Amino acid sequence: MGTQGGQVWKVGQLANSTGVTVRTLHHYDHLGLVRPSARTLSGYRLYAESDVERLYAVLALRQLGLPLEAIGELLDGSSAIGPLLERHSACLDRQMVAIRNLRAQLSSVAAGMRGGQEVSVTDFLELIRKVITVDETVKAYFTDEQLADLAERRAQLGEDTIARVQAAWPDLIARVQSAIDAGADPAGPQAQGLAAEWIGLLDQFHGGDDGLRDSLYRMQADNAAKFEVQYGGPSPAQMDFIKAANAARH
Amino acid sequence: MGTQGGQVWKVGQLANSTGVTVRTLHHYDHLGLVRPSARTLSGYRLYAESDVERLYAVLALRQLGLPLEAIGELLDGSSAIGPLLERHSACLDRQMVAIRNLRAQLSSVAAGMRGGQEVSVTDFLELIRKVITVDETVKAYFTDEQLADLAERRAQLGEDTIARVQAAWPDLIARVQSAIDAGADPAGPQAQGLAAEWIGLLDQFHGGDDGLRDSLYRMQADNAAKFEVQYGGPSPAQMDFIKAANAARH
DNA sequence: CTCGACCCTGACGTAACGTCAGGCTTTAAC
DNA sequence: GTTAAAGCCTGACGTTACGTCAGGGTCGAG
Repeated sequence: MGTQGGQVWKVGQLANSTGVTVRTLHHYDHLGLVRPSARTLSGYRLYAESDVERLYAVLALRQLGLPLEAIGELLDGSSAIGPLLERHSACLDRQMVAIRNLRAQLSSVAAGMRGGQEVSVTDFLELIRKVITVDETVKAYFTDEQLADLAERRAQLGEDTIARVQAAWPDLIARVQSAIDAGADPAGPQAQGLAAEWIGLLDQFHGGDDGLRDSLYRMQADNAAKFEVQYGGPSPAQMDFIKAANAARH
Repeated sequence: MGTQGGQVWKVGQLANSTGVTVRTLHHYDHLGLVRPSARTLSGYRLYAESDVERLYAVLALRQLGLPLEAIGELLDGSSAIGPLLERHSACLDRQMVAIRNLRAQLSSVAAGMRGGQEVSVTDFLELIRKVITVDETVKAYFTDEQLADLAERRAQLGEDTIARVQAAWPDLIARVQSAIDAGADPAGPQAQGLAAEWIGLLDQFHGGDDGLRDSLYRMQADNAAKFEVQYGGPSPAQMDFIKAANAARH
């Protein structure tokens, strides 16, 4: 013997020692990604050391989430590394944004369902439509960057905090209305307390970012009637009351 | 005439007015998700109003990223809303984590490539392996929760900041070594400045979280030799110098 | 010689459609 | 009335990275 020597592995051995399945090795062979450099007479795949190295390279690149085709191009040198990574990063970023938005919508829907555990399908659909139309309205008033900031802030605050803030609005609005009905003075302590709460809740939303705050005001101004009827948003009278309270403070 | 009245739509019309493709309607018909309640003699699909409503419901649910099968079960009442949403939320969360981790690994790899625009494939693979083994080492020392915190912090800091911090370490370590070589006094002003920088960089990592800091110390202590040789991490002598400088300050 | 472990190829399934291919129907123009 | 364009039909393949059989050879041990 001594023709060539060198250790070789059969599929099962290689699969075991690398943690992948036999099927995966078949698959990579089929794609031409990792081909055994020899076969036995009966057709068994025989992987040499160079093949194993190539397999490890493929697995490392796969770890980064690269598509197998791109991995093949990389290893064959028919594709540059830098641009590929850049494209992949951009792709991942887009996926992140998409998933985060989905997650935010889901949270909104879930927030609207607190209470009755059993919601009818009809109500549920209505709720989803509301969430979607709100989403679209919001998209029209905020830039992509602002939306990304908002999504990040939401992720940071956590679902619970957001649910609490959302639940706090109707309560606060109701109390503002009571104050108005009772003829409270915008400069008085009750109104000042309400205005402070109001600003606090708003701050949870925009986090001190003036751009966000302005966009929110524009959206609210343009859609006041719709928001009031459909989502229990503040009425113009309530907005005026808060504005007057803020003005009185300065 | 006058048999039943009621408006009906052909596929193309419905597709146009809802923004989906004809193929999608075919697909939903095939799945039994939205079936036209009538057909012409020649086989054309005729969608009645109820069908259109069902289609809108499907599209709304699809917006949430639910799989079509789940949508069908929801609309048929054979599946409850709450648990479904919860499962879907959890699924999205898992995806987020996975993508964020991928993205972090990619950033690490990209950070290791700054400079030479053209990196050889071999070097590149070596780099990826490094990143992966670091990743696995880290995973062994931090809890899942801590890892999630770290990922979030990284996302917040932004790629540039992280790259700057990573680039700052070797520089700082080199200067610490110079100070040691020069026989600097750990209590002296030069050493105090270096220690302050050191703590500042560390703080960029753990953000004041003691749990994170402790885990990091444990990892560094256990793997000091490996880190030093492979990634230019601080040597025990350098760590001691910084420790002495900190001790001198108190 | 046989049995169990291991190997082979080939093919279907996955999610949600996109994209032909080949052929019938309806509609609008001429 | 005819004809061409537009619209509709069904059926089937392709996409991603394999999982999961099915049917059938091969190899080593007893």
